Amino acid sequence: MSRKARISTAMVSLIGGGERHAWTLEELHGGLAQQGHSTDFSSVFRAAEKLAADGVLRKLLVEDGRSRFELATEHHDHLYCTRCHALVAVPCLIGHDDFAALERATGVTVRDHHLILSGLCPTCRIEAAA
Amino acid sequence: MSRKARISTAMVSLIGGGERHAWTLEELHGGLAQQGHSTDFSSVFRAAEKLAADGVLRKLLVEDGRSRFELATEHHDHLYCTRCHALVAVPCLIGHDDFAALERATGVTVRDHHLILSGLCPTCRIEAAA
DNA sequence: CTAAGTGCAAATCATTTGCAACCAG
DNA sequence: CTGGTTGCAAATGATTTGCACTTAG
Repeated sequence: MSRKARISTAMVSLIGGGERHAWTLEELHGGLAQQGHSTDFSSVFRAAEKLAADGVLRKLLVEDGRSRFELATEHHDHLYCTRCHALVAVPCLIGHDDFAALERATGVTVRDHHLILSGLCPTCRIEAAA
Repeated sequence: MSRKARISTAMVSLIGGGERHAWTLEELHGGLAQQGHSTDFSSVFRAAEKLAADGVLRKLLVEDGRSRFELATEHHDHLYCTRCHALVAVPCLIGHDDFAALERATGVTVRDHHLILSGLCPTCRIEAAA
């Protein structure tokens, strides 16, 4: 493809690597550096935004103020662990039926939804109990 | 109470006035100014944060990056109108049963949730159809 | 060549904090 | 007096943008 791998490519494989579910720009920047792709923060930012615009990644806003990027696979929701600050994927709890009912009841039109639960991830739940 | 009404007081009545459901700091700052309470932005910020900490207001994070404050009444969820950027209240779609099932299925502990739908508010839905 | 991708530096945006003055109790 | 509020200015933190330089196609 290219002598110098494009950031986007390395980024997608990094995110898809499974080490983490959703990445902040800072984590992506650091992760790429560890793989030898030393890059500028703004390049990481632009690549991530572009991938999100192209539908490859999905950008998530979390309560700690940092956006995170995940692969745009099938829809699922997230749980923000207030103990380790990880964002873990959880199956979606609401569906079209719920939205349809809501639309009829309120007059709004629902296009999308972002549900973020907060609590403890499985690991922290166990550690917190100890 | 006081010769010079405290910002907090004016702020709560402004938010409770119903002109808008959830207010950004900027909107609060402007709204207070229109009511004759010309104040500094940082004072608005501090008053809102304190009210939120005291449980009078609830702070919401929205996808446009600005936090909003609403009265901390019974729980409900929100719809962010992508056309007029208002945040409107909608009844909550998920309950304890859903969380309990999720906890059993995934091992997480759910403490809270933030659901933000995006789409069109009733007004924009009608205007967009025209 | 031409558009897309990069690096570096500087600008934005929305808060957030430090500090001295002020006000109610 | 004493602690909570306020105004003003300056600091943050995360993201965004301008611009010149490369590189892929």
